[in-house]
Amino acid sequence: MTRTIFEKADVIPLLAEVFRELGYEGATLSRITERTGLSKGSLYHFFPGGKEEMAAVVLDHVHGWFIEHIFKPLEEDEPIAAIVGMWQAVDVYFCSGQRICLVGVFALDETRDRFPQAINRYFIRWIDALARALVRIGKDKKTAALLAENAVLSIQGALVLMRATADAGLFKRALSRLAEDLQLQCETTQSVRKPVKTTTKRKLS
Amino acid sequence: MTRTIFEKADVIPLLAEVFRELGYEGATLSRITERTGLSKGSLYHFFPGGKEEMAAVVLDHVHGWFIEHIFKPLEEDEPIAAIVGMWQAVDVYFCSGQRICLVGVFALDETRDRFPQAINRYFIRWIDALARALVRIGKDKKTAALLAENAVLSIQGALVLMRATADAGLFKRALSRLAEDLQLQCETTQSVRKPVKTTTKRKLS
DNA sequence: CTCGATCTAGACCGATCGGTATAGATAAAA
DNA sequence: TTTTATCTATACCGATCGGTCTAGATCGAG
Repeated sequence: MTRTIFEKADVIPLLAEVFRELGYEGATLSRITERTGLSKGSLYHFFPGGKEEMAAVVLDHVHGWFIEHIFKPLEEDEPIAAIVGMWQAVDVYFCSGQRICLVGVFALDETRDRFPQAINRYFIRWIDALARALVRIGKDKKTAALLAENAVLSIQGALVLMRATADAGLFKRALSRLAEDLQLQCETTQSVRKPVKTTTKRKLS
Repeated sequence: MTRTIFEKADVIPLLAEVFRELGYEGATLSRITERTGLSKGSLYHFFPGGKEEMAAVVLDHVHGWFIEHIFKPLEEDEPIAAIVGMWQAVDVYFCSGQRICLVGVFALDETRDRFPQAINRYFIRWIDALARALVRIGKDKKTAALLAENAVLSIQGALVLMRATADAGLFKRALSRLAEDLQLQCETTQSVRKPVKTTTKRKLS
């Protein structure tokens, strides 16, 4: 009759995985206990606020990871290296598309209304950090903003399509395309090749 | 004490909206009755298979709309006009990003495992139809496939980011960018401007 | 009109929901 | 070892879940 003892720090990634795969509504307490191996007692010990606190803590944890491995480097390190590092980190984090973005999952349905600022800040900071890095390698502000927005958006879309089509190569393909768009090589720290022909924005319809 | 009588055909779009906003798990029967105005009795009259049948019928309905307004035109009509029409139709259908893609919502969480073929065929056909249209306007097969994949993926990603950031202009911006990528103007049926410099695909990491 | 078919409303069902309470097991400090 | 705080397991709670059933309202055919 062995009893497993958990550390809160070890529990959060387990919870993250459950919310990621099932969404907030789909992650019932019984499924959470099943998949994490923690009993309700343990869960409510670590997260007295219940399911909502679990999700909030998980969101914070994800945000923290991105700050450390993606946002800060983009904001503070040498921009080209940071951007190259971003493709690498994103590919690893999302397991080449096998793993979904928790924040994206929450953003899509009305779970968004439970954690609006947590969801918002994640994407805003990502786009912003990337755009500033692009400015620092010489893009004009407008182009940088558009490219950054497009990059983050494409990553999210690639994750959706990966799950939908189960095309294992899709995610890496999307990342490669993005790396080209930003005029950066992926495999080496080779510098800018040719300037982008920035076309003016066009109105639709 | 007036009683409202519904037609099944009118009910499906109401259901679609509920599943879209809440996801499959989030769409409880009580919320469905609230938001559609139909009682449980009516719902089970039209959909004896319950919630799962409702979702399946809704998925078929969405697929049908896309076949009629997007896939068939891409497959059969003059390709440039069809692609221009696609931007227009997509913008209208998704209300410039105010409305989410039901199929995308289902694809992200494990609801995917309930309707795998319905979800798969929707994206596959969209990408395929667009790629073929691109081939017909002179793109080589490989480029066409990549561009098509990128377009569909970006639309999904734009929808995710729209909900996350509530940036009203984001969706239209993404569509404009895509239209440029495909070397097509949106507002008029102006033809191709300049050839794409097709760079070779690069491996990541 | 009558009458059967269609459709709606809502009471009701067992199961499961998120959450609480508590008893006992374990770890760390004395 | 004893004590105390921490942590786990589970029985239990009222509410809500998806789904069933039935009584009656409404419709079209004759």
